Amino acid sequence: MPSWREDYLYRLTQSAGTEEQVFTELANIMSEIGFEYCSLGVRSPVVGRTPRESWSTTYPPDWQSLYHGQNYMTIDPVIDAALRSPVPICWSDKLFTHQRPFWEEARAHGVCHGWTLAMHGRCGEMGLISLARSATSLSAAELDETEAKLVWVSHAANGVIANLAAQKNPPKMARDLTEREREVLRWTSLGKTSSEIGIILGITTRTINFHVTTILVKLDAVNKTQAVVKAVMLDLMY
Amino acid sequence: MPSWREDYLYRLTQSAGTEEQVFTELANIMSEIGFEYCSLGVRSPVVGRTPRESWSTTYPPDWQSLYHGQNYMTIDPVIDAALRSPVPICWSDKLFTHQRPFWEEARAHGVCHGWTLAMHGRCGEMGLISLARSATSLSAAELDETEAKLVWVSHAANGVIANLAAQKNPPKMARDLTEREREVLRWTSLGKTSSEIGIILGITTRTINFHVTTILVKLDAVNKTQAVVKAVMLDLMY
DNA sequence: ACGCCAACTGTCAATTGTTACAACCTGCTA
DNA sequence: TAGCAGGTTGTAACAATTGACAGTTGGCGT
Repeated sequence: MPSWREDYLYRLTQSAGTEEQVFTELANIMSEIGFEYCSLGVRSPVVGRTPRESWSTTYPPDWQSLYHGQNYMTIDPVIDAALRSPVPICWSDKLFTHQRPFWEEARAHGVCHGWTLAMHGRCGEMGLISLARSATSLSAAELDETEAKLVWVSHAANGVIANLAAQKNPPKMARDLTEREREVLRWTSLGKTSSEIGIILGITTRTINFHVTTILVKLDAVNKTQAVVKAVMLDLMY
Repeated sequence: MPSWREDYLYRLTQSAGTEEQVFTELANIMSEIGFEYCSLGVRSPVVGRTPRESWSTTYPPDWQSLYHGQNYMTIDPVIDAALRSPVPICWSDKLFTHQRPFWEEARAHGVCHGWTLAMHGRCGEMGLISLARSATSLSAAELDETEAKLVWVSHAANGVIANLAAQKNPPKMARDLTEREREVLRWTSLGKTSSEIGIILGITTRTINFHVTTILVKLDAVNKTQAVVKAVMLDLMY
């Protein structure tokens, strides 16, 4: 009998051409475990741009469009709760005490019993996976039985997707910078001026500015500020 | 019969005065599950400083001091493998093919059979949890049985510790900034000059500079560069 | 010995950033 | 209606950044 772990990982990685394909397989697995509906939202920072957000879901189309149309994301108490909780959360009445109408609407669309987990990636990605179904509610006994596996699979899928993204966005310039340049960048990120850094490192202001120039070229930045932002977001300084 | 999930979460949160206490309880739990040794390393970015690193471990003291003394962290193939893998990894001979001596030394100290998982936090924290033992090796059957639970507990502990850290480091100034200020900050982080931003937003360079000034005060930064770094690391811009 | 590369230094000119002074307009709320 | 907060604008002076020119030094590997 093959290990369920190998099986799941195989299915998630073999399908791994695109993020959508991984999600489809994830939804299949979750459906086998007993959840009709599966949704995965990912928000990943991008260096020079507003964070990229993607949503994949098998929720009922009606509910999907209502949720997006009404911008329910901003009032959905599940999101906030999941982000704060160290463990997955199981939807409960008291979670929605301040959002009754929203909750009723969800139930009316068949999204009745659910479970949500927040995940975080290496580069600041934030993933929210929600599982739901219309019929049977989630008992403590059922979660005792399956929750650990749900967590395992969720993180596995999240990891596979993160690796996909990392492949595309070339982690190229990772260590192009010399130690000296990183040193200059570190002080710069603390708000030191070139002349201050010169004093700190015991070299000329001119030399600091020289290093800054080469940093700008290497990071394809137009000025110090942008260079430092890129360095921080790509973790190039330490 | 109480749910194991409630039990574990209770133990992790009740012990949660300090990071060390949470780790101690985590190690206890892991020991009950069958691992003599437990170690947790956390690396968390700090705004104006080199990232904070902390290690908690119940590994044999001899091995601990050798590992640190020899700076084995830099050659330990487990770390790299765990960071790349979307799922936990189980230590195997072929993982250490290029680090034979290191591997032999670990085994000589009783750190023979092990398992490692990399975790990531909301604010760029990186956690590595390793479980090990001297006697029985880890079979696929055993991992099929327990790995999901190990992952659940590991992430729970990581989350509890992250929440602790978030409590201490006041997430204060989170939304001190006005929308306009965040807008200016976003363009600034893209390397735009004040006059460029003035053109983009259809207002005077002077006004941009005024906003920049108030941003500097609010973020307690000495210049734009530092302000933008702080904003990026504290996720204040979106 | 040679070439390469990181690190270092110099000057000049144009552009930007930073600070300090002072003030008007708008919408909202007590 | 008075006060407050957010957004807006002005002038002026000084500091810092950026770009383009050119060149030295020391270590490392072939």
